[in-house]
Amino acid sequence: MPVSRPESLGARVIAHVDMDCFYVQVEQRKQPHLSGQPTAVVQYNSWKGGGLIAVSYEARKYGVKRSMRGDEAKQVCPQIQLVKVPVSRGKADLCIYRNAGSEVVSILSRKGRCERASIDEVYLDLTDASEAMLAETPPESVEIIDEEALKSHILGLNEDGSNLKENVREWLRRSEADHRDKLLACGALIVAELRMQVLKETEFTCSAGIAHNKMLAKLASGMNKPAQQTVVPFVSVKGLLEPLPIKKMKQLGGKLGSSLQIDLGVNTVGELLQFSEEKLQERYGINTGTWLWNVARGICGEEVEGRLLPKSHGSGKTFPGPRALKTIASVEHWLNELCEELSERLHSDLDQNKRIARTLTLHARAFKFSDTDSHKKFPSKSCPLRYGATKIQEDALNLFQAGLREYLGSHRIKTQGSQHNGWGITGLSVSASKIVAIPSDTCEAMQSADDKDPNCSFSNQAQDVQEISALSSPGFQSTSSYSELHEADVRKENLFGTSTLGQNGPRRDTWDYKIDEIDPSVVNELPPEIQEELRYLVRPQKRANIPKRGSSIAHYFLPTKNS
DNA sequence: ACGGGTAACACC
DNA sequence: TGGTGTTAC
Repeated sequence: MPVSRPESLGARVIAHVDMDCFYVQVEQRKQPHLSGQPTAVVQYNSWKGGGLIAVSYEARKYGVKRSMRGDEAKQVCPQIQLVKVPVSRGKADLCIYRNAGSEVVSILSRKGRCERASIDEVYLDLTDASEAMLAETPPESVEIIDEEALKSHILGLNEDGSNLKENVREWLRRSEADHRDKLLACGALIVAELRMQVLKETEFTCSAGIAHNKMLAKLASGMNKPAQQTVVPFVSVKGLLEPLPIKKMKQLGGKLGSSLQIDLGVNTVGELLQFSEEKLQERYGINTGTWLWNVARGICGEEVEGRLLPKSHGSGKTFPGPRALKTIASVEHWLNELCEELSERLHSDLDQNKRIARTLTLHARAFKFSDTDSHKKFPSKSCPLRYGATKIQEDALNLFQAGLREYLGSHRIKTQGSQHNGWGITGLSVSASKIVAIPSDTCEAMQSADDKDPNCSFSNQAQDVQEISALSSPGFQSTSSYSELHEADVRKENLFGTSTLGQNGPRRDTWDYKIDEIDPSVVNELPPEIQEELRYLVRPQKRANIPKRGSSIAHYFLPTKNS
């Protein structure tokens, strides 16, 4: 049977939950006398008071900012409490924050699909829970609405009136509302409840955004902090994005955003609307171009992944300027420390989550003061990962040496008559990736295996790393501007970037097929407003090998057979 | 060349 | 692939 409008079929309810100055909260829970005080978490206290990595909201009032020095913070806020990040093996150890993050994830994952986006952020897909609530106990039928939910900010709702809570209550409960709004209202109630549970069970506060997709939810979660939540009704999207500085959008805070400003003269998301998809693709490539076109319209088909654990583990340290490592022995020492930490975390992951990592990668930053190419990057190297701290240390050192040979090229090694090598290492890190679940019955055998056990089945994954040769990779020019960097890419993509559609498609106001069967080229022919609504609302369809960003609108649909 | 230490991801 | 660059917190 034909439907006259798509209704809200396909509308999702997505939340982004963001912990407030998370590291500070973790420290305040540990030392309650710090609660309510201007506080910051700082690492490496020795030099200029260390670098701030988290700042409490009390301290922000004084103008204290992340990435200030401890000393600077003291200047603008003399009474600030500076708490040091724990140090072990001579480096910052973030494990207490990771563990605290896990506590939060385990609570936030109760009501729907949950994606750990970082140590202190998650996305939730609350569509099913919201639909269920709407069917069983819709807000309009509920007498008492959570105090927390009543404190929601509803974008587009008159926030200047005197009776804020009553307005919100009315918005949450109104029965004449658009179906999409009702879903978001349910989402807001669920998120308020979740946030209260987080507070009760962990003592941590968080902020959240509730919207129809990840992009908007993320944007909203940052709009009212700390300890508040913000809802983005469908009709408010345009008004929200139009005046929004382009740099505020996730992914546009860096070079791409600058390129939009400088090369296209676009300063707000609204100004981006003037550029056709083709034009954006021409300049930024087919994927990024389409993604930008969608960003301008608040369209984002990205799914919430359903992943509670990190995809990789890493341990690293910088050795700035004068502290650069100049001998293999010192590099070996620090690699051993880093690998020990990594190994410990891998064993915890195995223990707690029954997962193993398959790839070990070494990254380094280096300088050399010989002659020309002193800007060359130290190449990353990877190899199969063998479990056991000493094995990882051994492999990491081999990877480093392979990288160093390549970095130095077939040049001479020493500056003559000098005590140094001609090179220095300013950063080292090791990481473990390609993490996969293992069958539970193979776990126990593994857990008892250790370094010394040559028969440990997990210890022999690697081929002989000595054989890693310095084949690979063409040097890379250093980057200054975004367009420069991607010039080659863009040209190539243009060869394939033929964009869609002829002129005379069907144009109609009713459809007699289901939304997820619509052919993308048909959508392109519909009236513009309807197009946007459709694209916005339709649930993304799963397909393999699609870049996260989505290379074309077609990816949000399943193509139909005959078209 | 102190914005640290980690992460995820796009692209070749 | 593995390796490099970008972005974010």
